[in-house]
Amino acid sequence: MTTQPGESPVRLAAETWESLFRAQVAVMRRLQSGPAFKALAVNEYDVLFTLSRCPSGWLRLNELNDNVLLSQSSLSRLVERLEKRGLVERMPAPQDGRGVLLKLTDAGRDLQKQIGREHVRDISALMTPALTSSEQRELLRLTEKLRGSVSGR
Amino acid sequence: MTTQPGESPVRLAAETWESLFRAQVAVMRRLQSGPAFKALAVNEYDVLFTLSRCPSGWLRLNELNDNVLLSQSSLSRLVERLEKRGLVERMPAPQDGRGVLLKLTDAGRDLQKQIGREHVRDISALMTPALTSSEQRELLRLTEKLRGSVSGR
DNA sequence: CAGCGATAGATGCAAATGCATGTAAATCGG
DNA sequence: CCGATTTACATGCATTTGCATCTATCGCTG
Repeated sequence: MTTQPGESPVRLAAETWESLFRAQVAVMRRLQSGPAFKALAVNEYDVLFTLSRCPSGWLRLNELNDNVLLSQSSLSRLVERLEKRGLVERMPAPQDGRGVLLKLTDAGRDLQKQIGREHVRDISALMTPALTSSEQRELLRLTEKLRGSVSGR
Repeated sequence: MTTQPGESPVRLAAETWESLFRAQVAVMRRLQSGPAFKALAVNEYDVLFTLSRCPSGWLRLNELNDNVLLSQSSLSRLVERLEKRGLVERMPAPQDGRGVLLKLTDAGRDLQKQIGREHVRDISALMTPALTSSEQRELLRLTEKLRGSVSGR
């Protein structure tokens, strides 16, 4: 690196983003190579996970799409695959004839929990030796703030 | 959310990772929808970028693969496409008959610079309103530390 | 230095992805 | 309330991706 971080605001922003991105790549690479994702791709698990966190149990397809880094059409087909495997259930949205609601089936919930347990252990095994608790809390705070600012337009 | 962050080390780690991941998704979604990536996919740009940062100019394919979230075979074909477009050049590695060295062509360097300028502006436009300079520096520090710990085995 | 496992990269092939577009329903403007 | 625009999701199709496997070379061990 021929420059010092913080030299200019623009450069600092770029370096911060690159570092965040590379860290995500490094962690994700480890996670997805683990045995937890033999049964299900990461994106597929992510959909099950998001559904499992949904208070009402039902979630609109377009809301799901905000969470996942996939095009609308890819998500549509991913959900189609999950449905074929009996992991999620579709239902036309009651208030909006265009929309589709999704929820986990019992099998979907079971599989999410099973993978989730292993996944959380893997995450912990990577994060705990890397950062102290207070560093993790700070990282959590900063990434939440970033996400809020970016996706909240 | 039915739980408080920091309740347990394992949960804190999981929430921190999820927040980091979602922030990355949110930022990436914005970046890749910008006009900077009409000519080139993000992963393709990333390869050009990494090559542009390489001191010697030449980089081994397997070293490149550590930076990018792609399988070895996908990277192999991605590079093949870049070569066909005249953006990178291949050369057999001198010390290792199995290896391949890569470098940017002039056209590749020009395209990287052009996209890079726009890309950096986009990043700055997202990061600057989201986090103060010192927050960005802290985020940079934490993600570097995380990456170092995770990829350094 | 002969044999053997490990590593770097390429390739066949099936699956996943994105773009463009299609269909249908909602919303808006007059 | 009607036509035009927008939004939600699905689908055809070409491209990209990953898994398994193949080839070639490297490094090690006897």
